[in-house]
Amino acid sequence: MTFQVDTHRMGVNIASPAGASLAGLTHVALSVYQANSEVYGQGEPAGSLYIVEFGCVRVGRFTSDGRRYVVGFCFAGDVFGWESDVVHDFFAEAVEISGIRAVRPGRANDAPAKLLPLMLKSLRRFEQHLIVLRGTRVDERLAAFLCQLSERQDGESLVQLPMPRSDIGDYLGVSLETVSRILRRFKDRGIIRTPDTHSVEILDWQRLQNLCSA
Amino acid sequence: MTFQVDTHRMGVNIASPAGASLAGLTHVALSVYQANSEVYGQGEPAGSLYIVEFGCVRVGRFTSDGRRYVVGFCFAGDVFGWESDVVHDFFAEAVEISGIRAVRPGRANDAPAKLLPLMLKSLRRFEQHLIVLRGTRVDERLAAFLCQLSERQDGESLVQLPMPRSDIGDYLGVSLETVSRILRRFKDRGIIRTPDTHSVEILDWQRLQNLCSA
DNA sequence: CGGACTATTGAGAGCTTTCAAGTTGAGTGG
DNA sequence: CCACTCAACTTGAAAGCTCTCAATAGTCCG
Repeated sequence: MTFQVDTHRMGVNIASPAGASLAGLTHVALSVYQANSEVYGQGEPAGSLYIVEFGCVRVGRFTSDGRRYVVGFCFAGDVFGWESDVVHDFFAEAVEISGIRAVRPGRANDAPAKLLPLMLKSLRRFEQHLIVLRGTRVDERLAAFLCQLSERQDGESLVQLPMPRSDIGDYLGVSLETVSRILRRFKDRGIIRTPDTHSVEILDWQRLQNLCSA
Repeated sequence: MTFQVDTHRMGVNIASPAGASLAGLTHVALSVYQANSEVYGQGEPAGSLYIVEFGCVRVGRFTSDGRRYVVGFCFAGDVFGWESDVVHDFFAEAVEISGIRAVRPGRANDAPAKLLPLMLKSLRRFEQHLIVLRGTRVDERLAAFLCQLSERQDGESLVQLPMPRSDIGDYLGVSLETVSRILRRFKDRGIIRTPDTHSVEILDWQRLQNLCSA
């Protein structure tokens, strides 16, 4: 079986130290996940790290009352899986067809030295999420989300949104309807354009960043 | 980047107490900070870690439009100030009179190995804040905040709140007036009692945790 | 061409914010 | 010890947002 590699997206983070660092300390196995398939489930035993080769992964969690929230999206070059102890407190699912390498940290002495920068990168993602969620109004949150997404996609004005609105809502802490409404408001104000449901073109960086105010 | 490490719970695990980890890689100097004095400012050069001996520290940040947000509170045993950049993106201030040790990471080869578990702890702390902020309604956020604070204070029912309402509001992403109002609502429902402004006694754990639903 | 899923849009209800008083409490000087 | 002063906290009312529920449109498959 063969699969098509989306080299367009791989370019995004290929320059990051992720690949090089991991080479020194891992046994690697590449798997391809179909859209909406599970990488690991909430409650399953943990132990590996995962690095995204291409595609997009959502990491999230269900609350005791059944609501869902998404703590992050991972694109090519991003590492996930350390948000857990012995058991996964979170789930991870492919948003679209994605290639993911499972990584077992080796016993080598220099393993921590190689993991450290990767973890710092993950901390950065968490920090950015905090900044997004801290926005009082939803348009701030969505604006910050779009800016960060663009930043992670080489600063392109045409931002890919592979995930459904419900994922975005669960990431931003608002309802999916509100996500849709705010996007419309941005469109009406000429800040963005939506060629299709899963892409957003940023037309007015100035006003978008004014909304972020991070 | 700044984050906090919850070493409070590490005391349980004799195998890797925080003190020992830090002892291996630090030069230590104790300073006492008066209430509302600055440990470091946003924009200042970074380079040290700090461990709280006693008191309480708030770590936060100002947005470009002048609003403030608080990313965390540090109590005795917590570590903060671990900057990945050359410059502090955050500020740190003593909430009340506090004793703080400045820690310079050494050049030893095993430094990364000692820092790694601390970073993992910091990831956990970030997750907790995310969980708090993700709550849609404010009573969820405040309930989660009180539960986590109690957990960090040996599970006592009488929780100390050394920080002003404005700090809590900036941490939870709501106005200080709303913090006050929600506290009143909890009091009226018999969930908590407030012996004085800076302490809260949890009377009904069941209902408080139902509100969290994390 | 259906059928199922996702996205958009609308209307009323419920919450939170902002602005603006009051009230309490800690610290200071008489 | 008491009154004064300032800052923090509480409370109220109106305005603005977001949520929920519900209906309509759009899209991707078979």
